[in-house]
Amino acid sequence: MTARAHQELERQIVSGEIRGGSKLKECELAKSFGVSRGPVREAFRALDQAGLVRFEKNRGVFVRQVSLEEASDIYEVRASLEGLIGRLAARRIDAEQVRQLRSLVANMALLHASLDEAAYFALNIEFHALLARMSRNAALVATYKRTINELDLFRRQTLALDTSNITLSTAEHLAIVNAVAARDEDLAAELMTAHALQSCRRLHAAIARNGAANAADNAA
Amino acid sequence: MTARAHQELERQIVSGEIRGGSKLKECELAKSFGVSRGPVREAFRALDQAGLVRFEKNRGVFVRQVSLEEASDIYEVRASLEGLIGRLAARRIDAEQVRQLRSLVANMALLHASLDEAAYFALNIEFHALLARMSRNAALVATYKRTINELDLFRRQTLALDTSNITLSTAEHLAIVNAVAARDEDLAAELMTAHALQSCRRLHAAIARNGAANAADNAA
DNA sequence: CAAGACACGATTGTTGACAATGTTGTGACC
DNA sequence: GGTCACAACATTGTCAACAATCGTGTCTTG
Repeated sequence: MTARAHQELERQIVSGEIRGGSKLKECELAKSFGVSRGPVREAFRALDQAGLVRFEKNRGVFVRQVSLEEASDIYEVRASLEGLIGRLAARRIDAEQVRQLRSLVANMALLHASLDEAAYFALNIEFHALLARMSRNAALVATYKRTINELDLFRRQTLALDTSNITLSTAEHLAIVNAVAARDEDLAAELMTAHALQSCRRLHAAIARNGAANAADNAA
Repeated sequence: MTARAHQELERQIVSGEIRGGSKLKECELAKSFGVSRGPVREAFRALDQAGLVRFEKNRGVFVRQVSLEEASDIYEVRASLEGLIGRLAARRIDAEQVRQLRSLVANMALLHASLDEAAYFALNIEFHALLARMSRNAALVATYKRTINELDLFRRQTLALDTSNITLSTAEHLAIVNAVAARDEDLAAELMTAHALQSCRRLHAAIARNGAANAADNAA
């Protein structure tokens, strides 16, 4: 039951259904989940450790706000992890998985052509999650997931500012798949790291372009 | 109060006062901390998310056992993080911090000469923690700490198998400090990654040498 | 004598209630 | 009219008790 509350809260927070900075009231959530406050509090502790909420003593829990500076820091960690994912995936991928990746990238190209941004983003997440699993390193997958979750905290808060830059990404994705399929560990690692850093740069650029609107959005 | 229980339990687990695989009884710990079961359960959830304990439904919580394979996986993640730490430390270190590092390495050399292994290990941990802080990246420090904690779970379980190999480490530490002090990001990153992978290899070698004793130790 | 069923004890999961702390609205005073 | 103090409310932190589940020891039976 605690687990249920945990995963449902995590989903709501990462998906952005609950805005960053919101106060989470134990009573309210307990009632909404049909359980007591105990399990909710336990879920809070787990989410706190995961970096999704923060405790303030005797004041309550709030969904974490990540500043642009923090997001940049997290991106640096992500870039490093992506590099390792690329390296290990290139080392351990098999033919069937190569087909999976190519199929995924092909579908992404279609969605990109039809300008279906939401679906494209979903597949983009799936693409990276799939590569992470292909690393066949459970510790890496877990660490990566935590990092992505924290980044989503920032991304949801800035809404879909960077949707206009997906063109560059598709080319990068294709290059990554090729490197992984060719078992070129060094190249795959380098491309993955560069891809993450490029994402971070796109984010900065989008915010610089749209900073005022974003700031107003945060205040609301 | 939950926080107190959390950090005390974390200390006991990471330090090895509680053996890997041990069952943690809520009642017992609550009594020993002078609190109720609620805060203890909350601390459990946090430790579970941190990877230090695992829940088994309706059976209790156990301090996590990490196999050699899992430890190797974690070491791969650590190596990647250490690489980033080296790169960022080289980028952001100042003169005072260089002095700190050099002083630390000098003290380690002294302890190494006097064969004080326990004190040497403590400084070794401090050395890496200091470098992590010098990266000035909070997300990286947090991720690194989690990773080290999980590795300590394995290290404590195999006791001090690898104490005999510290000779090589000191040379590596010196090279790292030199690279960081010279602001050579690429070299610092490479040396840090190699240092971590080397540690992993030393661990494997020590276990291969002492496998029987270790297996017996685990059974006990 | 071995194997399975049953009941007992122990421990976890959950709940509701109590105490402590922070917040907010109101009123008095300068 | 503005500001400070106080009180009522709301929410969190903690606790002890209840229900559910699991492990264990014993007893019966083939």
